[in-house]
Amino acid sequence: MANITEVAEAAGVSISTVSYALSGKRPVSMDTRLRVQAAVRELGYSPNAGARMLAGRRTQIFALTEPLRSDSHAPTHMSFVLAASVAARRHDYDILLLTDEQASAGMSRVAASGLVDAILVLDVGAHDERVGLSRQIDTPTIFIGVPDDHEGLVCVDLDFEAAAALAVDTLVDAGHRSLGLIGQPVVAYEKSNFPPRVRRAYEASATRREADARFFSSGDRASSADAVRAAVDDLIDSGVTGLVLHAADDVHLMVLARLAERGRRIPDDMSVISVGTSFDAAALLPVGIDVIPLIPEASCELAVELALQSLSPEPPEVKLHLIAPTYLSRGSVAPAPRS
Amino acid sequence: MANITEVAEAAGVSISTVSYALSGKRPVSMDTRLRVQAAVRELGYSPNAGARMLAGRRTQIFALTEPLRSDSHAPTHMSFVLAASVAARRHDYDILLLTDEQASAGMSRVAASGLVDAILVLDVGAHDERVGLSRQIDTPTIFIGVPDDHEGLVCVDLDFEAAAALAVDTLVDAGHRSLGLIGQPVVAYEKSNFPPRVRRAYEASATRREADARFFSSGDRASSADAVRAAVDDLIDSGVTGLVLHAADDVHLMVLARLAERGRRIPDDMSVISVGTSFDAAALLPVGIDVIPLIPEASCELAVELALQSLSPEPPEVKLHLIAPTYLSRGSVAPAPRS
DNA sequence: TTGAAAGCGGTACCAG
DNA sequence: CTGGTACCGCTTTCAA
Repeated sequence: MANITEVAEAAGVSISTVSYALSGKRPVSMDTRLRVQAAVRELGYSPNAGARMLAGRRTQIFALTEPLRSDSHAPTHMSFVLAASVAARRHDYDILLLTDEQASAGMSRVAASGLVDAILVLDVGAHDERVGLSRQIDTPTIFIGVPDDHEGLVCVDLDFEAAAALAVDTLVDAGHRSLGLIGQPVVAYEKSNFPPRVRRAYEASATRREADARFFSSGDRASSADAVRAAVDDLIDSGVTGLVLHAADDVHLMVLARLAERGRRIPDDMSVISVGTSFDAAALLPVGIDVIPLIPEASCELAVELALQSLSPEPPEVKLHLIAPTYLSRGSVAPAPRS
Repeated sequence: MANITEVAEAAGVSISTVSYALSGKRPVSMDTRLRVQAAVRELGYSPNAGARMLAGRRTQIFALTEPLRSDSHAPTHMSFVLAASVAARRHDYDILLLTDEQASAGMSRVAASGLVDAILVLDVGAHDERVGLSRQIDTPTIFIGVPDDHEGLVCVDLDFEAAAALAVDTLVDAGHRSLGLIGQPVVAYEKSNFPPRVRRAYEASATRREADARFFSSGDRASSADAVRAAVDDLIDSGVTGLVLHAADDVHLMVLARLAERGRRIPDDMSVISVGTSFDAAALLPVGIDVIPLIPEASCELAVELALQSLSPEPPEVKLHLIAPTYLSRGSVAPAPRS
């Protein structure tokens, strides 16, 4: 808890020299630099955060707003929080958490008090009250997810539309004419932003490729096992041979289990692609499934960089940053069986 | 982004009066108080966070360290983060997140820079490196969980030992002489602090009551379904009639499913008590199960209060705060069948 | 290459 | 009940 004055005395220099020696914003002779560094080490000096915030222009803190809705998938959510935290630290920033009611009220609060330099928005809803708020405050705000009304907002996300299209194209190219999508729980299509984006793009792509496209949600929470089983049965019985999954890890397992029970092999009888997969599919799934992953690290790193840019004299020009999908092949897609 | 000087001018008073009118630390006449409040509203004034940290003695920020180990149960973890955040806000505090490597390095950092007033420790391991760290820094630290070596530390947690004992006593009192415990995944017993506390207390209580006690983990992650099924079969075949569960929600469902498959009814053939349950069992489970819940809100609220006390002139004297278990009866315990 | 000093925006003490 | 003002610890401009 030593302060800059004590360091200056110990090093036999003025406090401004200490400041410059540490920040490097002004040339300092090698000799004094070393003396300062020694004093810093000896006293265990660390600049006072409050004083820095006040005197400097930066707080070195980002707010992270996340409603923590009970319907959001906890493990995925945690990956994003972790990724945001790691990305922020890499740029010497800390993360201040705004959950629940605070997700909106807290945004105004931290913006008004100048507690944070920028705000990262997680768990973005299709219609999100934080959209309106972000337009009122002058603290730069980055959305990780794309709300319906994103006019003028800075948004980062996986290009879910392109991902869905890539999955459909891959299956149709392999000769599959009858496709199925097993997606998120019902509520996710009402509250979140990306499930409908995947579904719409899936259906549009199928239409474009003149393929038959069915859709099933993965049920509400309690009955998901039954819903998934019924969906798989329906798909099998209606002759679907190309299956797209956009769902949680346990739903993947249920689908695989049911396919096995019904004697369907992957990829011989059914080609499968998992889209927007946020878990380590390779580690979790007993069978190799082609994956178009959702990579939290990529979104969050980009979001942090955009936040930093927003602080600079020239803010980012591009508002919508969609990350191109990548395709990991694991042998779960085969040519369609002759019919 | 107005500052206190502008508010003072608008209200026609001095800045100190503004400060006191807002903090209430000095009597202010009703008249000027109202004028100040009006000016505050009009200008959208909110005290600058950095200035407050510097001038006042408080930062109004708690750090929350959580390694976010992949083996910790994500939904439970999120409940604790949310509960901590809500409890902190109730006392006008924000939460700064320290994850991963930062969980330890970050602790020193925020302590040294005076960024936070206190540190809350989550996801406590039996042997946790943050224990040693907390003894070196002078920022008050509250552990939510009890590490093996907790000499001199302030810890808050559910009294897991008492909870396990309560479960055993309840079953033995009902006449059950042969008990089983299906617990956490294997790794949890090596890394976390509370699973072994439950297990030890379970076994000690059974010994004390002269009952037979078996134990099963809920497997490692991949094979948990098989492990749980095998455990239930084993318990049934060895004549266990009193079952204690200390596991995640999905394990509960698996256990119930297997009991049903084996034609065992609750409570007629098997009495069941869930210990340290961190989810809403009533909502999730299809059958009513007696529960001794783990209530994140309780632990976190207490932790926040202790943090605040640590800041006051008289720090808390009691170091170990174990929250007494509560028993929610839902009819899953019945007298043991005559043998 | 270095030092002195003016803020940054509050808090809280000292006067009145 | 209210005003003036000395800090809090650092950054940065101005001078040397």
